[in-house]
Amino acid sequence: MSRARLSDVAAAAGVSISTVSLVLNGRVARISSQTQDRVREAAASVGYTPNSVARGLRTQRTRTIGLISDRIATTPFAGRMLAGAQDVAREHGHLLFLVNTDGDADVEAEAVRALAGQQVDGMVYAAMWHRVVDAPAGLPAGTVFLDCRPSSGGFPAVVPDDRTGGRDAVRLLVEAGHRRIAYVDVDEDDPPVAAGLRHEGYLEVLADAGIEPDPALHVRQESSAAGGRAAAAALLDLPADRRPTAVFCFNDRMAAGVYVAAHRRGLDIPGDLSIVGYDDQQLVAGELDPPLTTIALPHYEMGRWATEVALGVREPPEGGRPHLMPCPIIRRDSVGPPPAAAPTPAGGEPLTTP
Amino acid sequence: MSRARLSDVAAAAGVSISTVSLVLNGRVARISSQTQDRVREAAASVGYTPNSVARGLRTQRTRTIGLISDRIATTPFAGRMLAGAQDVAREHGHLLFLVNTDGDADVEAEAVRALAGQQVDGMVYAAMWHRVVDAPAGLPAGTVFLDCRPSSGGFPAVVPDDRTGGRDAVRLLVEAGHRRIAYVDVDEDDPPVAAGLRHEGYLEVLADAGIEPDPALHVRQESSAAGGRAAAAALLDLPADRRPTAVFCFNDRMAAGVYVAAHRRGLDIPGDLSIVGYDDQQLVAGELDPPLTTIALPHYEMGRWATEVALGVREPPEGGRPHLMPCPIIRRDSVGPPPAAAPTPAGGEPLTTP
DNA sequence: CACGATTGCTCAATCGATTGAGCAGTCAAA
DNA sequence: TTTGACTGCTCAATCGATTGAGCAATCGTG
Repeated sequence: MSRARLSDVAAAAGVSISTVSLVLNGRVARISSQTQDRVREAAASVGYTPNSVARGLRTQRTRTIGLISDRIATTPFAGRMLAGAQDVAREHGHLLFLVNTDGDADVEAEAVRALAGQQVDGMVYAAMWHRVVDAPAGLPAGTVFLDCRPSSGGFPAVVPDDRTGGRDAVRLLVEAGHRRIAYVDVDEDDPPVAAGLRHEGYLEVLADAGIEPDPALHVRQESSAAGGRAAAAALLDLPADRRPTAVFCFNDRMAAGVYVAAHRRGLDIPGDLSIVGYDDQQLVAGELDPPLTTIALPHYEMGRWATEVALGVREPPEGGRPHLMPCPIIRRDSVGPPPAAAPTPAGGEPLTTP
Repeated sequence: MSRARLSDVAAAAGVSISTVSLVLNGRVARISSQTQDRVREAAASVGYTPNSVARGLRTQRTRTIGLISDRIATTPFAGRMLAGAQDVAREHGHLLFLVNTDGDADVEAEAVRALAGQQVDGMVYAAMWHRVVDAPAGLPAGTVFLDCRPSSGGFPAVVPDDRTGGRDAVRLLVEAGHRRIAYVDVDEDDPPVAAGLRHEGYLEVLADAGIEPDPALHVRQESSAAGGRAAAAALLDLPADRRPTAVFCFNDRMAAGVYVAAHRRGLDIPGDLSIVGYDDQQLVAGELDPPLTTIALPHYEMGRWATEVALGVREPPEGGRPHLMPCPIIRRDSVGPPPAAAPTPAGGEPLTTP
C-alpha cells in the first residue's frame, strides 16, 4: 500500500482536491464546517501525510535549512551547536540538512550546490572554533556564519564574546585579591581569534585594576593538557616574588595540565594557586579536583541564533558586524584568595565595568 | 536573477528540454556528440544546478536519508557516529536530514512523519548508548537501528560488540600476569546493555584463565569519575591479599576516578595498579597520566554501517540479529605486570582464544 | 422580484524535472 | 524505388501538491 495522497483524501471525503488542500492548510474561510469535519476525518482515516517534496516544488519553500560544518566529528562542542540549530528548526517546522565537510573545499563546494539544489530555505555555515574563514564560492546571500567570521563581508555571523569572557575570567581573580595573574596562552602558527580576544580582556582588566602586566606571566604553549602543564611548570619555577598566585588559561584542557603541575609540586588549589579556565568542557572542567571555575562557550545559544537569523525570524545586527554572544561565568571551586604569603594589595578600590 | 532551469539551458543550447535532461543524466546513446557538447556548455554558462525537489517528485527518489537520534547534544560520541553516517551519505550522493529528539516520544513521532513527508530514501534511528529501545510508531520498514536494539523485531541494527570488548580488556590484564582483577561496574536502575555484556566478557576470560571470580572485586558505582573514585577507594581498602592488582572499568570516566584514588594513596600506575577503561573518550583517556589503555567504541564504523544498510548498499545479516561491531583495543600506558609483592601465578599455561 | 453580494466549492494552471512514445530523416538492402 | 532499421531529437504526460479564477446556489435588499 503506497502513501495516501490528497486525491485519496478527496475521494474518501467526496470533495475536490482543492477543498482538501484548503481545509488541511487552514484556509477555511469559505468552507462549511461540515465539509471541514468530513475532510479531516477522511485524512485521518486514510493516514494522510502531506508530500513535502510536491509542496516544496509548488510553493518554492521547502521548510528545510542546510547546515554546513567542518569537522563535527572531532569536537565536543558540535553537539550543542547542532542541538541549538536543530531545536530552532523544529520549533519552526523545519528540517535540518547536515553536511560535514572536514574542511575540504571541494566537499564544501559540492555541499553548497547540493543544498541549493534541495532549495533550502536558509543556510548556516559553521566552524567549530571561533576563527576567520573564507566563504566558499556560491554560498547563497543570507547564509549565516556560526562560530566564525567571514573574511569577505555581507554575511551575518555570530561568535562568542571572547573579550568579555576574558575580562570576566580575570576579574574573578582580581576580585579575589590576586595581583600576579598569569595568562596561559595557546602557541600556534595560526592562533584562534579567541586567543587574542581573551588576552585583550585580560590586559584590560589588569589595566582597570592598576596592575602592570608582567611579560613573564604571559606564556604560550600548545593547546593541550601537556602544554598547560609545561606552561605551569615554567610559571611555578619563577622566583617567589614573581610567581603568579593565579592563572587564567586559554582553555580547560590547558587548565587540567596546570592542575597536574600544581599537584606535583604539592600546591593546593585554590589555596596556593587559583585557576580559571575557558570552554566549560564538561568532561574536563567538571571532573577536575577541585572542579574548575571557567567561562562557558555559548554553543547552544549560538546555534539557535544562527538558525533564527537563517530562518528570518530574527534580524541580524546592523552594520554587518558579528553578533557577540555572551559567555557565562561558571563558578566552581578553583578560585580563592591569594595565599597569605602574597598578601592582598592594600586599598584596592572597587572595580568598575566600563 | 533566479536559478537556471532546464528550460533555460535548452533555450541557450537550442534544443528541447528532453535533450538537455538526457544529456545531463548521461543517457546519451542517441544524442550526437556535438549536441552533447552544446548542451554541456550551455548548462555551464547559465550555471545550471538541477532542482532536486522537482527531480524527487518525478522520480520518487530524493537522494536523502533521515537520521533520528536522541540527545546528540550531550554526548561526546555523537560526532563520530554522525560523521560516519554523513560520509556514507555523501559518498553515495545523498544528503542527511538530522533530527534530534532528546528522547521525547512526541518529537520522535513528529520527526518520523516529517521525514516520511520528505520522502527520504532511507532512515536511521540512533541512540547514543547501546540499549534496547521501543521503535516509534510509524517507523518505515527497513529503518536501521544504530547503537541500540529494537525491542520489537524486524529491523536491522548495529551495536558495539561489548562482550568481546570486555574479553579483550580483561585478557590484556590476564596476559600481563594479573590474577586479582576487579570490575568497576555501573550502578543504575536501568543499566546499559553494555554493562552486562562487558561483565560477561570479564567472567569468560577469568574462567578461561582458571581464575575464580571474587565477588568483592565486582563493585558498582555511579557512572562518573566520582563513582570510579569511590569504587577504587573500596577496592584499595581491601586487605592486601584480597586487593586487586588490576582494574577493568566500565568506562573511561570511572577509570579517571580510579586514577585519582590511586594517586591519593601514592600508588603508581601501572607499577602498583593496572587499569583498563572503555570508550576511548579522547579528552579523558588520552590526557590522563599515564595515558589510559582502553577499548574504543566503534561509533564511526557503526554510523557508516547503519547508513550503508539504510541506503541498500550493504545487506544486513541474516536472521535479524544485530550486527556486532568490533571494539578496537587502544594500548596506552596504564597496563603493566602486577607488583612484585603479588607475584605472577606460577605455571600459567598460555591462554587460548575459543 | 430582480440584482448584487456572499457562500461553498471546483477547475485547471503551475512548480521543474523525467521518460516512454513517436516523428523525421538517413542509409542499406532488396 | 520501396522497405525496414536506425539515428537524433521532440512531445506530452506525469509526479503531488497549491492557488487564482470562476461557477452555481443562496441570501439580502430595494
